[in-house]
Amino acid sequence: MVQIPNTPTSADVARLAGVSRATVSYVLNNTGAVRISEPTRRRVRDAARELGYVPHAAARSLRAGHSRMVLMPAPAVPAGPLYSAFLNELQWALGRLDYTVVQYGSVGLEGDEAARAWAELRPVAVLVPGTGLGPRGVAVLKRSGARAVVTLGPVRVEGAHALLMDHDAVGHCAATHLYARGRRRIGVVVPAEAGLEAYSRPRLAGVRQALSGTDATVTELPLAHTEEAAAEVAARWPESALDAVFAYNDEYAMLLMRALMDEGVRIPEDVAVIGADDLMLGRLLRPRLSTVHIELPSGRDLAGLVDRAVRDPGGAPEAHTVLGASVVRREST
Amino acid sequence: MVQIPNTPTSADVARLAGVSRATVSYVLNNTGAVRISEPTRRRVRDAARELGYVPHAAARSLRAGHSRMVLMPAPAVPAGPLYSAFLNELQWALGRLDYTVVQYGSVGLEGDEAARAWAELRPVAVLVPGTGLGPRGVAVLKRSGARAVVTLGPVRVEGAHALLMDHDAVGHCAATHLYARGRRRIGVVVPAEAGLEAYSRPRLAGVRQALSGTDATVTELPLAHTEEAAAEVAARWPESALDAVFAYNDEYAMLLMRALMDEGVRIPEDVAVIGADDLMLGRLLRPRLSTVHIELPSGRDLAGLVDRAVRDPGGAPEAHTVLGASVVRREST
DNA sequence: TTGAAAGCGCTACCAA
DNA sequence: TTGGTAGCGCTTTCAA
Repeated sequence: MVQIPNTPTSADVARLAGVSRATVSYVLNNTGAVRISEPTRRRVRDAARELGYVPHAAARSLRAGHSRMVLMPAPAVPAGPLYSAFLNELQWALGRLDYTVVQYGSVGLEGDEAARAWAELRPVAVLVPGTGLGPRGVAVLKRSGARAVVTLGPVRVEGAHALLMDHDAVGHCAATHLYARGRRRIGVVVPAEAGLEAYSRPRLAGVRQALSGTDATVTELPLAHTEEAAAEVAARWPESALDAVFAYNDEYAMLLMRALMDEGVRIPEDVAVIGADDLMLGRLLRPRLSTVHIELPSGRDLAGLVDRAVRDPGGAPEAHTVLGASVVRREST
Repeated sequence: MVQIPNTPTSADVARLAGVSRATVSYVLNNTGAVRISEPTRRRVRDAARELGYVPHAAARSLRAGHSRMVLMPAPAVPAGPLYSAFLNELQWALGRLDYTVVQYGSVGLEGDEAARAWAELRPVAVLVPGTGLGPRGVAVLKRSGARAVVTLGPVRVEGAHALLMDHDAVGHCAATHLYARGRRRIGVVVPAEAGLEAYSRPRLAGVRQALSGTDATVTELPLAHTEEAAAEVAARWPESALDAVFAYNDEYAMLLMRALMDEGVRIPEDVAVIGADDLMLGRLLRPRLSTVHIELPSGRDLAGLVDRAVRDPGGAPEAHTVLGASVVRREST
């Protein structure tokens, strides 16, 4: 019983098995081109198990010149159930294709700085949600061997594949619905929380766009995710004289709706309220909350896109519009 | 203007700057022990920038023999806002200490298999939520150079530091409260969704424990996260003759409460309802939802524990109980 | 002040 | 069927 305090390497395995490091490598990787006798295989495997040998991924990918790591920056703001589900599906699908998905906690890193940090890991593909990545960042990543760079956001970025998730459509959808229901003085809740601008701004813009050229007005309603903030907005409601609200998402909608009802405002008679994301809670509210249902891309499709791009890095960047938005009308509008 | 199609290495930088690779390394790492002339520094830096040089993390840590990577398995089930916030704080705090946090997408990997996969990356520390890691997994990780292994779960694991998050306390807390309010026939919602057993089972156990030896009865109520399932449970309510429910968390509480109210059940007169997690939505419901407030460890504290463990790997494994549970009574109980 | 060279752990080519 | 060995990109010791 020999104690080996430091991490065992393939050389240790070789020594214990009485073979060369090459043979160890052949056996443990089941190299097809080389035939190793069964007794030798056993000796090697037993030695590896006895030592608790675990191959060193860095050394391996250094030697190979490439890895199967797909890197995603971890979202800086707590992700909602929609995005979480999408992420899980994506991880699963990429796992099936033998990629390793890694979420990189890039707190405090901005733009090209972040891209550099990601590039240091030499991932084979990088998936970037939001607008943090510019053309220079893409160039850095490609230069560092990333065979696929995919952005998930509102705009195309030079050199990268794009899954266009245009949240304008969400606002557009909601506004069109409210207008069709006869509403003209429309408020738009904009979360006061930092980190949500990436979604809230385009949603607001979509409302403005849908309503431009009509007789409707659009009023921004900054709102923090607290009861107090909602109560305050509700207290000032009469002066605003709004007859409808698009509330960024179902949670903010619920928050505001509750505050309005507590102030005696009738929904939908006095004010129509519509949220977004089609969360379960909207169906549980009374009146039931109308919402904009959002269709995210399927994780399997995205995994397919990544795999294709990795296999054919020369291919022209694809751009897909993948955000489907549709109104689910319930009782609040 | 020379085109370099493949990823530039420090050798490329050295060539372009007309110096040796050693000098490049000295300059780019600001090595204190060696003094390099200012002109040389400039030449090296310019060359690096011109080539878009990004160091190769794997090569670096291979050479160094260690990395600053803290690995966490990515949660297989969409994380709630509580856990997301905790995770963000942790990432931030570890980032401040110059660690790189990486969430590893270990879909489909179980137990020791997973530990092996993590060990291949040679992380300096591993943080594992839940119960997926056993003593053998810990051994594999330590063997592979992990200087700190921390579990976040209900039990201590041999050889690892532990942040004991005993969800029994949540159920215990809720049950004690309901009993004190005079309730005796107590239902406990158990989510039908897979992946939640890790939390739901101990919460149920806590209820049982709190009520053992009393005249109260405990009834399991399996419930899927859909309106239909909730309606079904509510329809069968009269036969059950329950006078209180602890609903796993606020979302399931809301779901069931809504269904009960739609059936004409009065809350809290006929049935007291209490949730857990103290989510915003509980305050917005009518009647306002009583809940069990859960205090997770602060990310900064955990980061501190990790850092201490990394610096002193020989130290005895610490175990801290870090889950605080307290009832927030509102109107539903 | 700078350079030459060894070596981290691994795989794959070429010989034996 | 197996072994020797070069070399992936990097840092660091030792020499110059």
